[in-house]
Amino acid sequence: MTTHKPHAQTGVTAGYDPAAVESKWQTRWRERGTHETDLEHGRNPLYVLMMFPYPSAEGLHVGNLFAFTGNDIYGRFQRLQGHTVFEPLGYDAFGIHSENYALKVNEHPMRLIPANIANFRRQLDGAGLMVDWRYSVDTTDPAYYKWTQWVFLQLYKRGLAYRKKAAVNWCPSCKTVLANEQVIGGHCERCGTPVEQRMLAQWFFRISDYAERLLKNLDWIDWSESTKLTQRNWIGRSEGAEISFRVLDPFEQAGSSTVTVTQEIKAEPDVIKVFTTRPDTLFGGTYLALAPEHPLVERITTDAQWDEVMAYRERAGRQDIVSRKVNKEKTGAFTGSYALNPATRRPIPIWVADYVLMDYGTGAIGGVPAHDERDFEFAKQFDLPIVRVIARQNEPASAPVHEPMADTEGCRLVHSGQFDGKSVADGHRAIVQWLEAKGSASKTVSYRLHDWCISRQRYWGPPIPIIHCDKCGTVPVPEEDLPVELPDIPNFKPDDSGVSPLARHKEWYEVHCPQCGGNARRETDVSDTFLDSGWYFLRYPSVGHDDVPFDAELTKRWLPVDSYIGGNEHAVLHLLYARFLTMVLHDMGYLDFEEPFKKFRAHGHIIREGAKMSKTHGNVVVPDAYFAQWGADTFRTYLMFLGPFEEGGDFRDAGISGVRRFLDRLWSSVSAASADGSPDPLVMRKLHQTIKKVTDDIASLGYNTAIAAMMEYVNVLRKNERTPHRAEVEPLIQLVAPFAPHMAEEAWEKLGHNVSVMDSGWPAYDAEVAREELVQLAVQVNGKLRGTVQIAPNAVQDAVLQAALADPNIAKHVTGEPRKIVFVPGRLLNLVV
RNA sequence: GCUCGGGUGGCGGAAUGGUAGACGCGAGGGACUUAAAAUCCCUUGCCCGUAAGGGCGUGCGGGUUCGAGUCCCGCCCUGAGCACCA
Repeated sequence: MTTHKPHAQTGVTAGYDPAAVESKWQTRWRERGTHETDLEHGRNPLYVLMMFPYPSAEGLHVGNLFAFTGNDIYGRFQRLQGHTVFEPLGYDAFGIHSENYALKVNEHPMRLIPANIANFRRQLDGAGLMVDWRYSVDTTDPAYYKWTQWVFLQLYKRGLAYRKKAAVNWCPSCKTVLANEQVIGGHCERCGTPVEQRMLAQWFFRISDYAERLLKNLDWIDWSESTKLTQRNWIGRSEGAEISFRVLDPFEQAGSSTVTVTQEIKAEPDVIKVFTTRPDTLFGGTYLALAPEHPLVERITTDAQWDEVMAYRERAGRQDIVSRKVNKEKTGAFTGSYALNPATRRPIPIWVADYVLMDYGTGAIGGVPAHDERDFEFAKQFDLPIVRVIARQNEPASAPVHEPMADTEGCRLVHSGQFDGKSVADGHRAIVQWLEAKGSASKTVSYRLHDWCISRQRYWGPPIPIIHCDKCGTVPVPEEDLPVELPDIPNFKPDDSGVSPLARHKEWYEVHCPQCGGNARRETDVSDTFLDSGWYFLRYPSVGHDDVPFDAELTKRWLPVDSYIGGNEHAVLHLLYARFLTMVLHDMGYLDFEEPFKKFRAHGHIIREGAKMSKTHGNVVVPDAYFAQWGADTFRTYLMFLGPFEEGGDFRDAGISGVRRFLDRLWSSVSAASADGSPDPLVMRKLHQTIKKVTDDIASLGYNTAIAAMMEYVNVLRKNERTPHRAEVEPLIQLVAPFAPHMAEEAWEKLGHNVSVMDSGWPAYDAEVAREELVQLAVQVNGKLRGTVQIAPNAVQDAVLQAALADPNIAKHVTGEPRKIVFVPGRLLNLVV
């Protein structure tokens, strides 16, 4: 027998030394290949993916680490549960981030990135992630982007990549084109500069062709609801009708009292198609409005109105997107022409207005001032007629329209000819049917999702593998010629020319046409960094297979990804693009699945000083100092203890000490553990309750409550300075291993095991051991708690009632026979008197 | 403006419609120490009461229910996203 009390006396200094333990195990893991996954033979494969970081010069910050740790815990948990877990990580190192930083510090990204990656790797290893680094990717490595270019070529082959001159989002500060997804409220996502419109020839991917499928599959994929909702809204499906308005020729217009004839007669009448979700309001359409960029504007503008319309169009085009979108004041110009409202058979004026967007619907609208806020404002501004065609239940048809009314529920059609009195829904159907029969309407669906512009007039990206030949036109680079390597040029600074810095390098872009051999020119734009990240998860298992983008066998075995956890800020960027590219590769027969991520969970964000931790808020914390002071295990556990993983948490230094204390105590219990005697049944009961709670909580990412449960157990283990039994401690080490892997390894070894704790399995839960003999059952009188009784959990009502009334304090509130008794076995008794 | 989250002690946060505040921080008291740190133990929602006990409490106002932090209706505040999308 020992006379000293090792348990009570083991303090921090004497016992747990994280610095030593962590460096020892990081070395050992590397030497033993503990984190190496047997991709070919591992049983029960499970692919756990985390969003790969952009390796910034500032290094890994706590926001990144929070996400990685949450993923790592899940991966380790699954491994302990018997899966062969593949948990790779790489670097998303191309893109404007890196390039701008390189420009700022006046260094070349080709030199800068490797140093940043090395620093990240040091930090990531310090965090104790279970990453198999043999399968890492770096998007800037030609061996990787060779296949990014290959992906582009597949889309090109499939007719899903096309080039067109289009009004695109141009950031005057970054000097490049941005995708719609990169424009936040009219400003550049990167630098916050107001985005301008420019007409440039750009490469696009036809993601809009996949809008319906991208939307439909959301119904069955197991993703966070919030992420799915964001994608649904972004895809923005609207059902409605396309209605044709015939432009009147001048003679017809002459019939209208307000018009002077100046136009020539056209052989074929022009037709303006309009998209609407409210065909039921068609009788209230009192004008048409075209987007300034609409192709028919020039044809229909009369001589008298020509100058005014052209001037207006020029102004609208020059205006940057921000003021066009944010400035809600309605402007416009009358074209001088009229169109026939197919419902009322009356001529209505055609206007040009910049509140009509060319890239949604048909670029033209039928103005219904009475029932649309914007049309109402426009009609007020230009004194156009406002006709009520929808009325609420008790509203007379003649009620004046003081403000636009877009209600549909309980409303009926008025001033709508034969459709008067119909409900909005019926009127909608009937009017479309009626016009369809006449050939002037058809049911359609419109999406807000636009094609993905992937051209970037920058340097730091994979060149788009296209060659422009005067004779042959656009020629794809033959696959055997990939990669088209990005040249190492000293001056990569972008300029205002609208073309990439690569366009300043003749020696690079002058090539022979792969088809005719004549003189030709390389495409000098590079592709969007989201193309790099749109398929990286396909590459990980096949790293090393240099002759294919992804090996068929390995892909079959490991994909689709089983678990993906990442930030919701990528809901409409990366996560939508990855789904799209996967669908395309599936349709081309390269993949046998069409959704890349079986399960996706959005994690929360670390808040510090009231704002999300990010570089833009200037509140980032780098983990290194915390690792040094507290240990990586403590810091990992602390981050997960801050709050629910899917909601994030408030970062502050206070609180870390509590987690460290928990690990210290756990450690001293391990140190004190003895194999003598037998375990305490009460402690074993709590242990099995803890096993259940921790298992369930980790599976549902409830890391904070899993940690709380383990803390509770450690408190029980240590009660009254007792010496814990080995059997009480050993399973706890396995439970804590996902959170504090270094310490768990050390403790496991200390207890005499010579395999990694990660290969020791997960403790089995025994419901019988966990069962409570007595529960504290609440007794209420009229819904107010008046006491509790200690009783068997399966006690019947009468037994509980008897026990309750034996308590004088309860009895004194019960006067006479209860009118009603509510009994919930094992929980509560409520007496209503 | 629209959409989706969220409002619980001094703080971070727990609570399948069933004992609100688990766990942790902080604070107060005590043990150990010459002392401090560390460690260990106790207390800790607010109010009345020596106590037993009682009253009040989950942003605000209503409602449903034996019973509401949890469900319903109407507000307020706050975070995030979208934003002239026809």
